[in-house]
Amino acid sequence: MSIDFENELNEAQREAVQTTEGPVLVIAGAGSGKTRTIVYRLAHLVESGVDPSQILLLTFTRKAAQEMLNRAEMILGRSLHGTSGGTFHSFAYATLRQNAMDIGFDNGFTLMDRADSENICKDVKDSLKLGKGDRSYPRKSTLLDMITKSRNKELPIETILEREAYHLNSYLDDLNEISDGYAHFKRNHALMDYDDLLFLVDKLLTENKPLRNQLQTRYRYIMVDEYQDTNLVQARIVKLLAGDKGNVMAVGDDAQSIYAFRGANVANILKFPQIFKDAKVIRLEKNYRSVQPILDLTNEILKGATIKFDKKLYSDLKSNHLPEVVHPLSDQSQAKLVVDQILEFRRKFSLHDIAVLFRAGYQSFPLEVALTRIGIDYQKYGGIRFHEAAHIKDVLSYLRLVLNPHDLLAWQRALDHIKGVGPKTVAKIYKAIHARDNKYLGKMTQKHEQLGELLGELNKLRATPPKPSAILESILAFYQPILTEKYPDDYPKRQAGLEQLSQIAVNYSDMEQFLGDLSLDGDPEEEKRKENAVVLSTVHSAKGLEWSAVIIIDLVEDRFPSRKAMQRAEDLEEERRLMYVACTRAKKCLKLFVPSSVYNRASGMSEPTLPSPFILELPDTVFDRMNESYGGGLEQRRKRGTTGATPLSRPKTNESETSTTPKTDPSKLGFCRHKIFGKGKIIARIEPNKCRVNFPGFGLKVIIEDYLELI
DNA sequence: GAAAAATTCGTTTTT
DNA sequence: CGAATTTTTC
Repeated sequence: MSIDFENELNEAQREAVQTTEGPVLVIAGAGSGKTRTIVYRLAHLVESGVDPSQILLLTFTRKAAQEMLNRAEMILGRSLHGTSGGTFHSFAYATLRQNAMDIGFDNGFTLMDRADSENICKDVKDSLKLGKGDRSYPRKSTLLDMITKSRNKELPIETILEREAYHLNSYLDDLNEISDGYAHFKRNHALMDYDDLLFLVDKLLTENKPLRNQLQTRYRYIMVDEYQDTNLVQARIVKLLAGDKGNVMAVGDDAQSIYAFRGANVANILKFPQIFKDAKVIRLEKNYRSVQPILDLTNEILKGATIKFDKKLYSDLKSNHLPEVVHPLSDQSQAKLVVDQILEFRRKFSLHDIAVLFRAGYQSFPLEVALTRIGIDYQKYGGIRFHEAAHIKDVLSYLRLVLNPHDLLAWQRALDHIKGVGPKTVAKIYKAIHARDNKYLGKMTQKHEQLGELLGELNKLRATPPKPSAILESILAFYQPILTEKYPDDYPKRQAGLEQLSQIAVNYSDMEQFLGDLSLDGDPEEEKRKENAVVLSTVHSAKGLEWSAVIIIDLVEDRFPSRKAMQRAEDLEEERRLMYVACTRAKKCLKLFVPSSVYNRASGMSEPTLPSPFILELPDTVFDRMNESYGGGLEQRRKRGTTGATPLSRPKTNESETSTTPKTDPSKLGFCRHKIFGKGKIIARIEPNKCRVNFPGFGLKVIIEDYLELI
């Protein structure tokens, strides 16, 4: 059977599929058949006689790689077994494990997750006696943020602080010290974080020429998806694997770059033709996903970008309906209206073809409650990951101790469950175990009988065959009483998670592979789309996916765009691209929800909101507007004859502030900006021309109105 | 002195 | 709702 490339692909796609020799860069607009192109190229390669094991497919998630391989197998009618597919990180993990000796990890290594890394930062900070009693000292997550940002962007911490965290400048020396301490700790305990995987593979391939040659020969064809979201070290790895004029195809869209925050560098995709000489550049511009009215709206979003994209999506798909902007009165009623909307969509689409997207994981909570109440099943992507849940980590810590008795983090976790044992005692026990100080250990096991039980269990486990499922079974029995003790309110739910974990374990025979996959890819079962469940997802996790109907919620200032992104122009631009990615996920229907008030945990009450700038700037020709009436229903708002488009206030730098002030009704409350105190909320109007304003960090102030800029 | 309990604080995005 | 800090208990 031969594949009908003529009819299945358009001209540009066909060219990308059939240019198999030499470097190729595919700039693919949203919905332009990017995945289709990769899938057909895989099929084409294998059909023309390439051994699947000579293909390397690097994608953003393992799920994406798996899906592409499956689809290629379908159209090809044969197995693609042997193809290497996955994320950069999983590829790196596998490569490093096979060559652990070479990089100085003779006894293997343990891959840490984010929480582990943060805890090390904290331990290092404490042991250096830094920040004692300083309430405003950066949180451990902030410390790690700066450290990994510096590594991923390959810039000194000082530069990172200057550019994007000016307020942390006074902690520069501390940060450098902690960063060094963190690196030492990792090396001393054979630990790696996500960044190490990439940097060590880069080092390994650079220094080990035979291995490099071997891999270059093996991977004759390399494809990299989402190239706009790769960072510098990832680009180097591609170059090392491909050689000077390898057959490498990079696919991406500069307008969809949304990972700059973790070091992704758009320059990679823009400079690809210079790095790989004579690269053929192919542009896919026709959109096959969305109806034209949706594209009209997304084109408007790109139009507002400071750095212009020469992109305008067009489609043959027609629709009589415009996207809708819905204004609920509060986030609570937003949840209710979204549920109503889902019920309405369900008459036309199946539930798994409907998605609700949001900026941050917590924003779906009210909706999750509403969905549960009405009995609609949902599947959530983003937010807390399966393997990061406390009970899963508890269980895995025992597993890790079986593998590596030097794993201090695992000891800390495991010993923490013993009553009367805290951090200090853990340190002593850890030391005693490695000094074989049986006297001290004997004393402690007398004092804490649970310690004896734990050590006995570990010995028992080391004696059982090293099959993940067998060991896990024993651990679960041991952990059971701890689970019910530690989580009296919700242990049934957590227990279900643990059972899921043992289900996953059944598929593994190798312990380290099991642990690695778990931290790198999460739960493989979870990845499958549930048949009868509506999808809830962060925009980041929605990348590369599509649904017939898409609802985006919380489109208000401080939520989308995120509050943290309002300070710097670059961040705001990334939020815009994020908005673009979110809207371009929709095939037929797009609904944008802008609640007029949201609950604020800090003040404990509902507070008025400002619509997201990305909504305000849209000309009202590209959408219909619906308001929630006080009776609870929706009513369409009449359009004005005028253009209605308010020019978006530019990134709020000092210079541009004065020029874009829309003079609002002075009797209204809202947000304002002050030269010294920054952004604040107007609590009350006092007398003729003064306001009481609450400035975060400064508290309540009374200010003469003339010194305030209304925003 | 160290661990457990109570309280206060502030919330992006991910491999 | 989870984590850091303060207070209470052992």
